Amino acid sequence: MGKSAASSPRGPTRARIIETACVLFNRNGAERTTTRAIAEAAGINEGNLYYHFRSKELLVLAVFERFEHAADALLTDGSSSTPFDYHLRLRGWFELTWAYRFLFRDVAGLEAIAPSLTVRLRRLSVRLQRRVRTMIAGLTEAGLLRIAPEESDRLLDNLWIVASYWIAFLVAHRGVKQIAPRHLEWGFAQVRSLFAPYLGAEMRGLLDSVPVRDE
Amino acid sequence: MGKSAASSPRGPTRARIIETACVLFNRNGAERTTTRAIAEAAGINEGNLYYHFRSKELLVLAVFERFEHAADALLTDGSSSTPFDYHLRLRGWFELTWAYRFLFRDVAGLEAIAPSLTVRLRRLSVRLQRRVRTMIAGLTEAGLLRIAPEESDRLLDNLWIVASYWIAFLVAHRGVKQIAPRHLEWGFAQVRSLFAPYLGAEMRGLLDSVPVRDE
DNA sequence: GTCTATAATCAGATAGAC
DNA sequence: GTCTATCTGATTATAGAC
Repeated sequence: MGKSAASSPRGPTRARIIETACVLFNRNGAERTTTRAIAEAAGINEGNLYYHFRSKELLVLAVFERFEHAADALLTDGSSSTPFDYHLRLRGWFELTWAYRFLFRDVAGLEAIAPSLTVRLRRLSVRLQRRVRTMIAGLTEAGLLRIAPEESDRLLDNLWIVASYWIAFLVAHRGVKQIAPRHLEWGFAQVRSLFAPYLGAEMRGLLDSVPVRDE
Repeated sequence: MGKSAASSPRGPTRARIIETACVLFNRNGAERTTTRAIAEAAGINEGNLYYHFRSKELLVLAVFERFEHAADALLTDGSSSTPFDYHLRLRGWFELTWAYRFLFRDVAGLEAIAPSLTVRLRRLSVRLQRRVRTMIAGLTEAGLLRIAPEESDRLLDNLWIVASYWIAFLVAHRGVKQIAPRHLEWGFAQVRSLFAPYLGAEMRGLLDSVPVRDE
């Protein structure tokens, strides 16, 4: 009795379809990716694809579930809360939003082809945001972050917006076609600059000491 | 010898098509809005629509041009630069992004159905961002804004991201279906909170004194 | 300018042989 | 599990009468 959306068959083909779909969704958007293209890229026939996923919606949902698990794991896994942990989690989030960037392109459009996504997306969003709120509260209590409670919610939302739509911004306004590691660094720095004005000296020092990874 | 993308016919029908298209684009996204739906909503036949716009791309471009003119007018018109003017212009921008919110849903997807939009969108983006940069520099010189030069660019980009994707955020994460004036206020407050840490006392007082409009 | 066809294409999805 | 063949419906766009 698994928790997955797509019910029946397992095996390597199914996994390959999901992986291929994710790649193509990211490249062209889920709406402009046809089942035909996915099947072809996965090296199977279209009819076969429909054996594994009885509709495109179920396939989209299966891809989403991978993101969901990764996101949950990232933000609940290890409740340790040193500044370094926050740093790593933020980086993990950036890599995740990049790996599943099609989810951040046009949610309304995505929900149009996969209506069952609406509820699950909202639930995930609430879960994650609650967790981040706790993290911010923890930082504040520890005296690492100095921010008024009413400003805290604004910061949280701005944080969320920047951390979610940095890719869309780079694509639309900077003409970036392929995101490279340096773009990840860029988005990362943007989010850090949101925090910067509220950071205590201690926290600032800790963050600056974290080395930039070279991938 | 007009500057518009769509060349030939003028008149009320053409204008009505553009207006109708904009409304439907905003409602369902430009990609999921069919020429049939536009024609029907405009009360004309589909063949007639294709008389006025020889392709869907030209229609998209015509709608974009209205946005472009409004945006240019908003950010170049009246180079006066009192804090109050900045305030009004920011509000104007929020109303504009709302009135043409389909442009901020999925730029890559939009460019897929209207490739000629790519260049014009990027050019507009550069123009606007340059203007905002000047505004920030002006505020800094006037001593109203206190921010280090290297932080200034980060602020500018975050500003741009929040001011562009606040709608997408509300739709995706708050489940907002119809944007009301209070949502405009919300987005407005989000952007102001980006500035807040860098505001001098004088500027802060001026902004707070600007009344909230009740539409 | 506006309409009535209708073409051309392509999407998601199904039936049934292997 | 995988393939071939096919259906159905929708979408952009055109030709030509009024």
